[in-house]
Amino acid sequence: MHYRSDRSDEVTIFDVAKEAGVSYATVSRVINNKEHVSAEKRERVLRAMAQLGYVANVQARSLAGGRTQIIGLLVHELNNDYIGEIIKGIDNEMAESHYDIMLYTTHRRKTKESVYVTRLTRNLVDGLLLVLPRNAGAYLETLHKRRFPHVLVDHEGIRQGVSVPSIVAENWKGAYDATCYLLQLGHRRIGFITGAMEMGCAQDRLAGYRAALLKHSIPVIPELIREGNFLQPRGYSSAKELLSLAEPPTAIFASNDISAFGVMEAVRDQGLQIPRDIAIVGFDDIPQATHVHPPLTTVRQPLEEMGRRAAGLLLHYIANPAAEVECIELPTELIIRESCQAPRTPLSR
Amino acid sequence: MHYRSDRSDEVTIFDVAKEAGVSYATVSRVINNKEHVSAEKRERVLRAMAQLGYVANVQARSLAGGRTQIIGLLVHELNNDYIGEIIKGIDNEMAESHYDIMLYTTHRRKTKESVYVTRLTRNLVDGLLLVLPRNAGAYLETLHKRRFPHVLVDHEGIRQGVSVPSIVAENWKGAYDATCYLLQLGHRRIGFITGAMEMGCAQDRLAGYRAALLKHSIPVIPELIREGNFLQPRGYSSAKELLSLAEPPTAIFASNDISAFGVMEAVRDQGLQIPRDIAIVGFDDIPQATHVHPPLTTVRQPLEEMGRRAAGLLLHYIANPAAEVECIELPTELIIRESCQAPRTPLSR
DNA sequence: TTGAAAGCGCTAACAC
DNA sequence: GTGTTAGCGCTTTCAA
Repeated sequence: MHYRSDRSDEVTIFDVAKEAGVSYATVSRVINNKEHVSAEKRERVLRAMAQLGYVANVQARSLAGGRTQIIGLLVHELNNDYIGEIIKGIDNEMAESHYDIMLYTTHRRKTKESVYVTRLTRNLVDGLLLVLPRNAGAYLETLHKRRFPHVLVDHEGIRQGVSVPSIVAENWKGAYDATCYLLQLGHRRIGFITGAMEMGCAQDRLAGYRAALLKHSIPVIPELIREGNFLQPRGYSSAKELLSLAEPPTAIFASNDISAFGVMEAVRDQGLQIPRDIAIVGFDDIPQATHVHPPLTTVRQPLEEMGRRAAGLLLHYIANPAAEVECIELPTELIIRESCQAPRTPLSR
Repeated sequence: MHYRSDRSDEVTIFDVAKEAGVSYATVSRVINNKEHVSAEKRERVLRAMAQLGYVANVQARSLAGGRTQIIGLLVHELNNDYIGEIIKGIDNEMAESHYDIMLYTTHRRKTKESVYVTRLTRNLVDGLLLVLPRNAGAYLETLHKRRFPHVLVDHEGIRQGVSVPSIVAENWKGAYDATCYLLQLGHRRIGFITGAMEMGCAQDRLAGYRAALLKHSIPVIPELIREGNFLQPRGYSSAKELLSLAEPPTAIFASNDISAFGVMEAVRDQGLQIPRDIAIVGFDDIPQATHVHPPLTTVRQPLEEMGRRAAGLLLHYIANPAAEVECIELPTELIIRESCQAPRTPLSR
């Protein structure tokens, strides 16, 4: 005693079953690639599906206990190349696996993060990708306990000493390398503009900068370190501050490219030339870094790959929930372009 | 084998009903803000919901004929400010109405567009927002016939002579104004780099440029017009071509800011100075336009507002499917910054 | 290998 | 004003 959808012209598995002359359970089996269907019936069902243009109803499937084939993606904002590149990677990987993406932008509001996570895990999505979460502590425990598949991107995978599935880049090493490079060029007073310090990646970059100085026995001078927030205006103002110091730095290392653009702006406003008067290094290597003038020397994070790997890992967890927690760290690489040269007046040691 | 998040602890309307001591139909009424519930019971239900931490199951609601509170959003790519600003607007509006966004990036593949549209309209989303569609003809008819709420963004709202719900900017007028501005500065040879010509907005901008020249009785010279694609490398190469002309232009008008950045790059590579040697105008006014050097004179499209209005219109259609088709055109505005000045050697007429 | 039938959580028509 | 009940389209036992 089954009823037809009076909804509209939507074709359901009933229609397919009727067309193929089988029960709708058999159709379900075929759809889900299950065993126990004779080759002949499978063939008939497939043909009927194609003929009728059957498209599965995601919510029905989900309700009945299946997968939604949707993953949730949480990000801050969308208006920059950084996030764009990561999403491109995620998107590529997901598209291949026929997964759809549900997008949530928190606009840097921490509370939104947890609200969204609650909503999403209500069987709306099969898994969760969190890019640069800022409030992860609030829900990581829950996700873990419910065995809800999730992967963090660009956030060190530690929750109270326990490791959390995550993809990061070698932030510490990248900053260390870049600082060494400036040091080797002969710079001794190197200004540093941090990222948003509540994020692990910002802390790691600062640590890398410090470590490189110490390694070369150069003192870490507090006034040369300015707290930033990864945004261009702050890069601009921080650079202005650094430049107006009694003894200004001969090089500035910004914690991301966007900030570095702000630095470049400030430097030019002062009538100084890059790299003649001051060397500048960024971090990320967003596409834009090639296009500014002069092209920016920066630390490349493999953003697209980070997205891809994160998506791949998530898919892995969805398929295999008992899989071990993995924290993958991808290598960074110093990309030397034209924004740095040796300081004009070589400083004594 | 099959993994499902543990559903046993999920609280349903049954749990709420039991807790509040009412039938679950009453709970449903409260949730959906329906009439015919006594204030007292409503209060009890609300309290129970809060206490139990009830979160609606979207798929169940959708299956039963309700709304999903999700809209589909189709875009090309995410890695640029243009789309970022539009999405910001959409996102703000949707968040206020408690709508979620399902994101689809076509990566400029036309076929993906129609595939996604089919999938989405399968009751997964309540409505569809299409940003800069390139293959709209393939499904607009269907959407219209099924009365499926949809709004196009930045795409002229015409489908075979029939108007389609849409939000656009005054592309023609913007280009016309900018060209007039260059003309008034004294420029006579104005290079033009088009956008991707299969898009209406690109055509309109070219038409605006042409109209302004004609209006001032300046001949339209084909060799000064180069076909672009809205991307930076093409802006660069087109500008190179223009600059190597026997008689190069004294100003270049690019169909979007990103292309204009490419032009700036090319100009500098030639050892020319902006605006002394050549004037440059862009289109869009993405945030980045303020930050390049010199700051770019450009035509502002109210991107964030376009997103907001599109979202608002879509919500309107969802709430009121019989509403009339609206094609909203938002004003553009010439933003004069520092990338233009009068040509150095005034040309004779 | 196949089919029948029981829900999944919810909305809405209909009864009381 | 409130409760009862029949599906929505599908996955998944459980028999046959």
